[in-house]
Amino acid sequence: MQRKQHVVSGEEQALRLAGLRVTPQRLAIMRYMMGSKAHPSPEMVYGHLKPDFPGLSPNTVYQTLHSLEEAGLLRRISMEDNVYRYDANVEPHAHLVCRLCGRVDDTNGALEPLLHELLSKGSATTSWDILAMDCCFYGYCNDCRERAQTLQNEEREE
Amino acid sequence: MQRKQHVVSGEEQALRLAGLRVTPQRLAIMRYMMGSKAHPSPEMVYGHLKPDFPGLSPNTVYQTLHSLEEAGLLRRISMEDNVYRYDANVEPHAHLVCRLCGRVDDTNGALEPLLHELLSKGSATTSWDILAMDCCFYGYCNDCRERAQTLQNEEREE
DNA sequence: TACTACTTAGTAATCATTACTATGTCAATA
DNA sequence: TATTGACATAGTAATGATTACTAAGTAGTA
Repeated sequence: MQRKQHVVSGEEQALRLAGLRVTPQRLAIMRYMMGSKAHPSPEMVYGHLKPDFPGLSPNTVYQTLHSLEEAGLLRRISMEDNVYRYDANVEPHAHLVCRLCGRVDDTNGALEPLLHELLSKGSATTSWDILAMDCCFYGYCNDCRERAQTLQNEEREE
Repeated sequence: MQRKQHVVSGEEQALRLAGLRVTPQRLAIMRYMMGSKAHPSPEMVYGHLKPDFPGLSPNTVYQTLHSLEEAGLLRRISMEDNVYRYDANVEPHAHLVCRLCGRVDDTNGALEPLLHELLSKGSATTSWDILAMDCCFYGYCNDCRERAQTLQNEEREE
């Protein structure tokens, strides 16, 4: 029992469900965000899409990411260097941030029970209304560990 | 057995121990930071000291906070609004951040065991070199809860 | 007391982000 | 399938926090 119908991508469906208009730019941003584990910054999104959308404006990227965040499709995270990053995984989880290259990874799932406990205990032991929790580990990723050592030694010599 | 000696404040001692020169500006910044539980931003420090130091430059505040951080006397924290805050409590602990007024409090000490566990487990379950952890709870403080409700209702009506 | 390196103040530059506005386009309706 | 009104985009300008640069000043040591 097949019926002729046009194919609706998951991204398109998600946008419509959120009450947002579907445009080529938004679809492309959604697709990139959903497919990336790099927690892209607005600049990274812009740089990635610019070749396919020569007319793309950074402004559009900022606004779109903001709309998607408001719709609950993305989560904005902030880190030590004060540049925003966006995460298509909106479930609570912690991040690993490399202080040299800026890479952002998700932490191992093994931490999740602890994070849940922390959030519930945090909410329970304060009189504030808690809406969200953010947890970041800072250090050096495997690619930067060696370079970090070298830099530290140089500093010591000065 | 009293001896004549000039009085050395704790702040002065801390600066000398860290190998930093003691200047009036630095002493004042130290004193303010050590005495505050508000996790002041550079702008707050500047605003607080400007009356006493009319010639003070924002630049000096930025540089001094940075030096004190490098010396391990302060800890720089970053939050959702991408404005730096500094904390004279360098022991690991989490923060409560109000999304309306920007107030930053320390969390209840009851969370500390969990935070330690999180840090050690986080370090153990990744191959990265972990140097630090930051944990923030976002929500509304007691003073802003009501206003937050009002704002949300207004949004819904639009 | 004199010297040297570190600090400061002041200005200019940078960077990410937001504001503003005219043009363009999606999608609901007739 | 045309029309139309609201939303989206692009482009430029503005903002705000932070950093860079430089000349003048000062702390601490010999």
